[in-house]
Amino acid sequence: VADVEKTIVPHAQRGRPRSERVRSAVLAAAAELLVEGGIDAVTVEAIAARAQVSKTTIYKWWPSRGHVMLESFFSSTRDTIAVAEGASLEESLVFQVAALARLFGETRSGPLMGDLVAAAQADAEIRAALQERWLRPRRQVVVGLLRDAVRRGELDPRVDVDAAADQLFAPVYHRLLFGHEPLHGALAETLVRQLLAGLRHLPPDRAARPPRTTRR
Amino acid sequence: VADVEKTIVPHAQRGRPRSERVRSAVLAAAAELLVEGGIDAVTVEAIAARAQVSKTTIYKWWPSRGHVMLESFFSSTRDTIAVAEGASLEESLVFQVAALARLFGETRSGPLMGDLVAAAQADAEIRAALQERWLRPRRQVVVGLLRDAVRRGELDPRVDVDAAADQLFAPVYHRLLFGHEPLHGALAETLVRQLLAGLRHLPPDRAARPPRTTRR
Amino acid sequence: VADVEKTIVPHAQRGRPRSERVRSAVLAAAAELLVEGGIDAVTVEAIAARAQVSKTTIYKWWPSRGHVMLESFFSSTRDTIAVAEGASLEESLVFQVAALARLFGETRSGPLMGDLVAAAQADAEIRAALQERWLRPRRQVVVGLLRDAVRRGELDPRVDVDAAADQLFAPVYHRLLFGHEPLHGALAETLVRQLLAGLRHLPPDRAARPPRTTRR
Amino acid sequence: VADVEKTIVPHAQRGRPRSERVRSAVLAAAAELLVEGGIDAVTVEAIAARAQVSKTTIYKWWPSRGHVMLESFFSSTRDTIAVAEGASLEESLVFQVAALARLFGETRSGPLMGDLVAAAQADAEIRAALQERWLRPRRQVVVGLLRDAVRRGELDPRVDVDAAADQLFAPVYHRLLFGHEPLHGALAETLVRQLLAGLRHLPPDRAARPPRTTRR
DNA sequence: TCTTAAACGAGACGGTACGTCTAGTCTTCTA
DNA sequence: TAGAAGACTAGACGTACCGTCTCGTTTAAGA
Repeated sequence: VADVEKTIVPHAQRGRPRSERVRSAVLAAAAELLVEGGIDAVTVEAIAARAQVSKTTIYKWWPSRGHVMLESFFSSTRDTIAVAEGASLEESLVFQVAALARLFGETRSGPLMGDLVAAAQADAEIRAALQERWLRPRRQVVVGLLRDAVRRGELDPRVDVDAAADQLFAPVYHRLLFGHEPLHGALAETLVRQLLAGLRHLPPDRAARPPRTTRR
Repeated sequence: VADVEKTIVPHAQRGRPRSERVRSAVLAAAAELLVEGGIDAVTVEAIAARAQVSKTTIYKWWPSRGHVMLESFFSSTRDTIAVAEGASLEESLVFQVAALARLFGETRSGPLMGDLVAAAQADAEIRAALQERWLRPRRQVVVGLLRDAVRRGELDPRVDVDAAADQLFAPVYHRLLFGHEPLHGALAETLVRQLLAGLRHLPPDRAARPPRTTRR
Repeated sequence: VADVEKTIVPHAQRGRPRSERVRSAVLAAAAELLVEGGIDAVTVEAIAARAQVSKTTIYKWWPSRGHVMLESFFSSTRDTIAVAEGASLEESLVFQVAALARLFGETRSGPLMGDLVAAAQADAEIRAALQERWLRPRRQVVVGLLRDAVRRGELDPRVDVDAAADQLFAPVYHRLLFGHEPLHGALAETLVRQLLAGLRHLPPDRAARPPRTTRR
Repeated sequence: VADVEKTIVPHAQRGRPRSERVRSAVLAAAAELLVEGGIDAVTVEAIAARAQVSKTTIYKWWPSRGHVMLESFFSSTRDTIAVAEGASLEESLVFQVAALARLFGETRSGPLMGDLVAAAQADAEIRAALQERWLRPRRQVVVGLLRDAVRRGELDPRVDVDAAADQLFAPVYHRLLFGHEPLHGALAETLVRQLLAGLRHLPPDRAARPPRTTRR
C-alpha cells in the first residue's frame, strides 16, 4: 500500500501541514455565534474574526457557510445511534426516537438542525450531506429493526418500512421546524405505540371489528 | 366600530387608493423568480425590477422578503382543505394527506413551502404565520376527524390525536425538505393505513380479513 | 428649448437627487488620506470610512481609485494657467513654469501628481485624462506663446515648439518624480533663460545684449 | 575585505549555496510577465509560479515586488552610457540622449521604467535605488561633458549644468510617462540643438556662426 | 374644477457581507 | 542551510442586496 501511495502521490507530505487549531476554532466560533445571535449572526466574516482565522482560510476548507455549520453540527452533536442489546422492538424504537427528540428539544443541536434544513433548501450539496451523513445512518438502524421484526413474524410483511420510519422520525423534525407542538422525549413513546398497535380501538372481546369492514 | 372610526378619522379614505396592480404584480414576480432561480433569486430588488414596482412600495406593504413569499404562497396555492361528505374516516384522512403530498410533490408550491420553512427558521413572524394560516387549519380538519372517530368509538380513546396528526402529515414535509424518499399521492394511503391499523402482524387465524386484501 | 428637452429627456429629474455632500466629502477624504499616509493609504475602503460615504456610492460615481484621485487633484489645485497681459515672452514663460514648479514643490499637489503619474502607468483612462485635462491646456499656452514669438520673428522659425515645451516643463516633472534635484520656483528662470539663449558662451564683444541682462 | 570575512566567519560557506538558477529565473519571469500582462500581472505569486521558485525564496532575496522589477530592469537593459572617443560635445550629448530615447521608445525597457517610476512614488527605497543606480551615472556623464565644455570655454560659465542635464533627459521621461508626444531617437538631436544654441532667431547678418553649421 | 393627501416610481444613499485576490509570514519536509 | 511547498493572517478589492431616504408624479376622494 505504501508503494502504491508513493507512486500515486509522489510528495506525500510537503509544505506546512494543515493546522488543527484552525479547524476547531472555526467550528467552535460558528457554534458560539449561532447560540448567541441565531443563524443570521453566523457570517463567514464573524467566524473569521472570532476564530482569529482569515476568511481565505475558511473558504479554502469549507465551500460555504452552510458547510461550516454542517461540520459544526456534526462535531458538536453526540452520537445518538447506539442500540441497546437485548431490547424489545418497541424499546429499541422508543430509544432511537427519544434520543432524537431530546437532542432537538433540549440541546442547541435543535436550532442548528433547523438552520441546516433551511440551508439545505437552497444548497443541494448540503441537502445531500445531510441525507447521507445524518438521516441515512439513523434511518438504517430503524429500518433494520423493522425488517428484523418482519422476519421474525412480529410485524406484518406488507409493512412499508420506509414510510414507517418516516412516521416515527418525521414528527420530531416537524415539531422542531414548525414549533406547533412541544418537543420532548415522551413523544417517542406515543409515536411508537400508536404506530405499532394502530389507532383502532380494540374492544376486549375483539369481536367483529366494524371499522375494518367499512374501509375503502 | 365603523362609527368610531368615522368619528376619529374624518377622512376615512383620502388620497390615492392602494393599487391592486402592485399587489398582484409583486406576488406574481416573486413566484416567477422562485421558479426560475430558486429562493436565492427572490430578492426584493429583483421583485421590484420585474414587477415594475419600487422597492419603497414593497417595503410599505410587506415587512420582509419572507412575507412576500408567504403571501405569494397563499395566493398561488389552491385550497386543499375541502372535505368530502359521507366519506369514511380512512377515506377522509387519505384525501387530506394525498392532497398535501400531491401539492408538494407535483406543483411549485413544494419548493415554495421548502423556502418558507427555511425562512421560518430565522424569522419568528413567518414561523407564526405559517403555523396559524397554513398548518393549523389543516391539522384542525384531521384532528376533528380523529376526535369524531374516538367519540364514535371507532378509535381508541387513549389516542394522542396531535401526535397522530403529525404521523400523517409530518412524513410529507419530511420528504419535501430532505428529499430522501419520493413524494407522491400514493404515500397517503400507506401512511393512513399503517397508522390506523398498526404495524403488528395479526395471527393467521384472523388473517383472512378483507380490509388487507382491498389494499391498493 | 424646453420642448426639446422634454422630448429628449423625458424624465428630467427623477428620484433622489445626487448629494453634493458625497462628492466633496469623498474628494476631501482622498486628499487628506494622501497627505497623511501616502498613496497606499488612499484605499476606497478608507475614503468611504472617512467620508462617511458607502463604497457602493463611490464606485457608482468614480470607476476606480485613480479617478477619485484625479478629480481630487483637479478640485484641490488652483488654476495655474493665467497669463499676464503685456508681458514679454521670457516673462510669460517664466511665469508658467514657475507656477508649476511652485505648485509641485510647495503644495501637496506635488505628491498627488506623482501618484497620478504612477496610476497612469497602469490605467490608460487616467493617462488620457491627465493628458487632456492637465497637460494639454498648459502646453497649449506655452506652445501658443512660442508660435507667436516665431511669427513675430523673435524666435527661429525652425524651432520645434513641442520639444521646446518639453524642455521647459519636463524638468519640473522629472524632479518631482525622481527627487534627484530640488524643486523650486527659481528653477523656472534658469530653464527659460538657458533654452531661449542657449548654453553657448558668447564672446565678450557681444556681452551687453539685453536678453542676458534681464536675467535674475 | 575578503580575507577579513573569511577570518571572522569560520564557516564561510556552509550549507547549500545560493542557487543562481533562482535569481535568473525570477528576473526572467518578472520580465516576461510584464511584457505579457502589464505591471498588474507582475505579482510575486505569479513570478513564483512561473519561475518555479517559492515565494519565500523571493522574499528572502528581494525586499519587495518593486525590487524584483528594479533588478529585472537592470539585468535586461543593455548599458547606454558608453561614450565615444573624440566626439564633439554636441555629438556626445546626442548620443547619450538618443540612446535613452531609443531604449524607452523601442524596447520593453520603456514600460518597465514607467512602472518603476510608478513604484518609486510609493516606495522610497526604490526611488533611491533608481536615483543612485540609474539616473546618477547617466547624468554624471552628461554633466561631466558640460563641465568640460565650460572649462574649455565652449559653454557659458554661468550655465546651470544640472538644469541643463534635465533639459536634455527629462523630455524623454516626460514623453514616456505621459505619452503626449511620440518618443524616438530623432528627438535627441532637436533637444541638444535647441538647448545648445537657444531658440532665438539670429538675424541673417550673423548667420555664418559655426554652431549652427556644425549641427548634426 | 380644484385641492389635497396618500400611493407610487425612480434612484441615491449608508451599510453589511460576500467571495476573491495579493502581500507577506510561518512551518514543515527535502535536497 | 537553501529551497520548495503550501498553510496561514491581514486586509483591500469590487459586487450584491438590504432597508431607508428624498424627490417628483400620479390618482381619486372631497371641497
